[in-house]
Amino acid sequence: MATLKKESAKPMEKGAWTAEEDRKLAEVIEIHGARRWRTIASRADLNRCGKSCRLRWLNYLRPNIKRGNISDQEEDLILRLHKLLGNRWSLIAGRLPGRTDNEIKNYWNSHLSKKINKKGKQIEGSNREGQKVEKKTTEFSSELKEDNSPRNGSEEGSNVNFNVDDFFDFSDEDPSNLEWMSRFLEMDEA
DNA sequence: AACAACCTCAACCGCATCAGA
DNA sequence: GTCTGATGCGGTTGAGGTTGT
Repeated sequence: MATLKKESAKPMEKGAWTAEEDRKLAEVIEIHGARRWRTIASRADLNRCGKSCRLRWLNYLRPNIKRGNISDQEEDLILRLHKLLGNRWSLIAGRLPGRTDNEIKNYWNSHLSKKINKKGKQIEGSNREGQKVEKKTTEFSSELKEDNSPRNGSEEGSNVNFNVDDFFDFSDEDPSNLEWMSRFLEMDEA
């Protein structure tokens, strides 16, 4: 369960985290905050890389994390946001308070992608009208993709000054935002 | 009961970008 | 402007659990 790190003879621990490791990590983060992950790893006396600590904290230990039981409303939101944003899991997760990008990505890969395929096959051939809606959504989506993400090179050739994070700011975690978002997305499909 | 096939999800990996020196 | 370490992201893997035969 351990592998050698290039610059060090000390093997880094890999694989599942133990309760003891979780406790140590949470303790150090409580004191020093969730940044400088390499420092956190060494301060916590964890034989883990900083990346691993960060991931563990973000996906599992962080407070206010909801686990499992994705509601119908949330599922609907994921579907709609994915339609608009594509595989931008962190962006999608940002609109679902308490959910992590990893969880949403997993949920999509194991549940929703199959659902979509199934649905797609049903619709295929019988719903030519749907293409119009799809086209419209795609156009809107491509505008959204000109957002502030550094990944898609939005700096180049974008004439759309649109920031998804600002637009969909749910940072107050108000549940009514979910309803608002659902209504908004319904407008897109209308 | 035994085994295979399938499913789920935590964790890892590689890469891009950011930020500070 | 360049370099380097830190951070963030999406894709992928694999262990463990569940279901089917």
